[in-house]
Amino acid sequence: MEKQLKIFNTLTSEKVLFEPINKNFVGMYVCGPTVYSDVHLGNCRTFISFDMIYRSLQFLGYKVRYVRNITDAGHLENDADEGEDKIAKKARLEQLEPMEIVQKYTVDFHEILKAFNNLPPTIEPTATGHIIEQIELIQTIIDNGFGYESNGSVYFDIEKYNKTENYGELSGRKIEDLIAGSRDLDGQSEKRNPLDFALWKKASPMHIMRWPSPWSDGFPGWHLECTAMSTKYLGKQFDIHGGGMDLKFPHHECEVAQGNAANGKKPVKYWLHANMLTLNGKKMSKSTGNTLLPRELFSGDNNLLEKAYHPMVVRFFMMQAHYRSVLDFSSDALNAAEKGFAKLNNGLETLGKLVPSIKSSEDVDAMIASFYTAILDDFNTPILIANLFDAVKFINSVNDKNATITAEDQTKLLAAMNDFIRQVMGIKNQSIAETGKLSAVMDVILEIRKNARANKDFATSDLIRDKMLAAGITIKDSREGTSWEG
RNA sequence: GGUCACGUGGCCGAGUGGCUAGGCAGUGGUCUGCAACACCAUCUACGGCGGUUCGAAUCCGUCCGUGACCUCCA
Repeated sequence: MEKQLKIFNTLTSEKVLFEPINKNFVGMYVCGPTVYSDVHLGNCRTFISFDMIYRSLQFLGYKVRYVRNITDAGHLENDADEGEDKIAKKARLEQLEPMEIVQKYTVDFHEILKAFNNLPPTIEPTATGHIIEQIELIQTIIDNGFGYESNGSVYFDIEKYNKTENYGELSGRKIEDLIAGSRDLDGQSEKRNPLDFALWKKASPMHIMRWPSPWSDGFPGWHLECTAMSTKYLGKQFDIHGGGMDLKFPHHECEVAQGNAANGKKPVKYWLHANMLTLNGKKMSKSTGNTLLPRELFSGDNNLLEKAYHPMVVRFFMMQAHYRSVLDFSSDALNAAEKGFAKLNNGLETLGKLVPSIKSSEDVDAMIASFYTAILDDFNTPILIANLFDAVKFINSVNDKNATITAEDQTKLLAAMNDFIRQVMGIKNQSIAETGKLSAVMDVILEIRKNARANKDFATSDLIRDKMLAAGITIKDSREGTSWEG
């Protein structure tokens, strides 16, 4: 079966056949986090979406180089001269070194994504580790006539660029509209045009993170690192560039312009944008505080939810929506996902235990083909899940003797379902010890033991305590009651 | 204000000219000591108004509503 992958290219707003630049190899760049605060669930959705895409590409036989950056150089707070480096600001507030902040939140980011069972990218470069490349890139852009130095800072000349190229092609904006809609900000005197964006910013005396450059002691502009690092590791042109929808403009638009200005060609063949996770109907956002942190979700320690959810339940919940659709987060939706997830897991378990027949009453090959069809259609995980549930229905029918399956089909289906659930969607079996379920179980056990003790049935109460201890759980009696640690 | 999306049944969420999405919840059965799981059956739908068409939830227009971007943001 020829597997033809179709993906939605946001550059052209069309679903097109995916044809990598080099056959069987895929270069993929995804904008990573700015590590100055806790990664929230909305951030995670994007990274989980692209993890699924990365996994799918690998599953379909592509060799993928997946580059995702860590933005640790800080971005400007705003476009004004007084703009303050976000990381430096936080550092001053917490009395820490900037790199301490970076380290803390980078480690946290990795831990959270690991909990969600994300695979690490093949290269995870940092902005601070590529200052030289960024300075070289700026020089190239200046040499090519698309950048100019002004008072120690360097800006990208959008008007010049737009004479021969099309600034706004990715986000569908017209430069006239942008000019009309641009605000009158103070401190823009250095720029020739309000739309011009910084490639290099001269650091103020207070600014902590700074590097020497031909223009000034300063730091790279917002959009530069991605162009520098994607070019270095994936080449002047590569297959896929991903990121959150909110980065489309201006960040990705600027990347297109920078890459084109530096290398004389459009950097990216396929742009993929993952949609937002909303909370209370609004985008999750650090700046507005409309966020939910993954750890709060895993522990149930927050004001929005009455209970904890396993990371795999959350991942399954996200997979039930298409990556290009807005997904609204709610307790009800998550509860439904949790039950559906259990049903899927039960089905998989049941499949392994079925008693085979000499004939299959359903076309298992067609079932498996439907899994492929879903993923090949722009990574349609909701359809994949629907098709998996159809398989579960069949499995349960066999289990109830209302349908039959051959041993061969049983093996094939089990392998395929495992492939698509574990490898493609990255959903692993939840471990009971990691869920709130263990505490529910312990509550029951402790109640039984309490009753036994009330009845002076110490044989039972001691049996429970000893067996629990053997399993690594310590039961502690106290005046206030009984608690456990495990 | 400009640009672009979206509006599907009680909830979440696919699909996109004719053919059951799926999950959760509900209802009636089967199973069970009682449950849970599972199975069978079943109910609730495509924002409003126009248009194109033999036929539209699906295409076009328009209105209403919501959101994203236009400032750092996944």
